[in-house]
Amino acid sequence: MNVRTRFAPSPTGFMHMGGVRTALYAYLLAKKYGGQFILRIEDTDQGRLVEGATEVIYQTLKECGLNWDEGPDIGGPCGPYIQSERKQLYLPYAQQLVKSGHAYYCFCTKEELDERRAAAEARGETFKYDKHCLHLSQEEVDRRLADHVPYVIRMNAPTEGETSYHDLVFGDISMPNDTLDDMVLIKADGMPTYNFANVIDDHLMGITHVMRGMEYLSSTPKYNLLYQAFGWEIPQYIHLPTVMRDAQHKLSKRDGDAYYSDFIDKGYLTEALINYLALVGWNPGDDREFFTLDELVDAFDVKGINRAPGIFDVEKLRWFNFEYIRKLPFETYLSKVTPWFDQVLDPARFDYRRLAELMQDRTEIFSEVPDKVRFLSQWPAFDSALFVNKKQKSTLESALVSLRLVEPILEGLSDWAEQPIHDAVMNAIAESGMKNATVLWPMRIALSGQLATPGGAFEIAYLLGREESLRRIRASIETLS
RNA sequence: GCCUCCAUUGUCUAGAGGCCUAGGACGCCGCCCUCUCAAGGCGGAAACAUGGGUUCGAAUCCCAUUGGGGGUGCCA
Repeated sequence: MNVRTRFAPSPTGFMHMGGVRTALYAYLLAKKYGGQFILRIEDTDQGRLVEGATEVIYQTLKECGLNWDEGPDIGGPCGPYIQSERKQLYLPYAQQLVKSGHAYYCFCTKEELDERRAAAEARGETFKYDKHCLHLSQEEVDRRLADHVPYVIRMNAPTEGETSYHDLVFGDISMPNDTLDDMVLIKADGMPTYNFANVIDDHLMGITHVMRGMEYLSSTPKYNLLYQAFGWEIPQYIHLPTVMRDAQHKLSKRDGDAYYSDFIDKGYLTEALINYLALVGWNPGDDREFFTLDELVDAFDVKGINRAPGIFDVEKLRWFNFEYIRKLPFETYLSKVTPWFDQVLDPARFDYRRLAELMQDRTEIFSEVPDKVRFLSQWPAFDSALFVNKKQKSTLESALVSLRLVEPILEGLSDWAEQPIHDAVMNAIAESGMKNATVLWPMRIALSGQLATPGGAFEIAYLLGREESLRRIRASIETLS
């Protein structure tokens, strides 16, 4: 069987991580079976359109490697792939349903409905449209239509019995029909609702597997009624558990970390994002954790999708990102980290290559790089207490002795490179009879002004250069004297 | 309120009646290595929501309770 899936976002803003995951799974399923992954833009809500949002969708999907086989920009046999461009196509289908008695014209205004809805809520009841307009005589309907009275077309849902369906993730779901509202199919502005356009387009585009968030779980029976009214084959349903921020909240824009672009801006790698996202709500059935997109295609199986909502764990994402950064070819890492170095360092003054070598194993997310290397250009003010370290047998007194030992050595060095610095200092330490750590600890502290540094005393001395290294050591000697 | 879905360590999860004194990963803690922090090596704490059933036997099946999610729009 040919598998056709689609990602059908609304262009209402940035790409939400939950959306990226939905797109990912839809892509994986299609590719797993050699089928097609289709991109369809659902812009039926005129009021919510955001300029540029469609481009963001294209851009994000491309960056993630989720290349679509058919879509608005590249076309395909079922176009157009933007619903607003298909507008005139939906009405005839709705009219067909009116003819067959599965739908009807409704002239009730939004205002009076809102009022009745509010009243029902006040009474603690669930509002349900009372099918008032279903009982209008044919003559009355024709008259109002002829008079151009604004109308919508509603589905005529059954009121008794129950409708059930099978979901590949959640199993059998059934809903009492009396909870089904007569949903609007065609809006007063002539646009179809999501509910209607989705069914029509999925059918027309030959979608075999409908993948979407589980918020659609309870409205799916209504879609099935539509398929049945048309006599169309119902697609396979794959509803996905929600991606959560914590146990009670969805990942949301307010947290500032719901959008794909938020993470990219912070310095997360797309590959790490995709790898991690795949694992929120799905597992390969074994202990593997690292997957390229192609490997995901191989491993993907609907059976591995979970039912419970999953919390998006930034800590684990950090770890994935860290692992991916470590595995980056050095040149790639260097080019990616350079702009972050540039934020706090003067490229002319520092050996970026050497610094990058030291930093690659210490970078979890790129946005944290500036704070880790800033000390190279700005010697931080620090407490002399940092010189004291029991384990390294370093005291304020020994630190002073050590720095006085090191200072002339560095000053006299003819070749300012790591190895000569290392050899000269180690020789001096050996001659002095002091413990390595007792000298190197204060040297590193004096050079960096901080406890944790990317690299040891020799590396930092090298990066800083002779002049700056001596300046910092002399200043420290003065402070300690 | 009504409808509906879900429920294993802090988090992602393995587990489809005996293989479970519940496995892996992140995080956390300790030790080793070490001029720091990491990395690396070794070890540790940490879970089957509760109560009833069914069964020789339940994390696994059923029911209830509790908790949480979703729906209840001329939004998607």
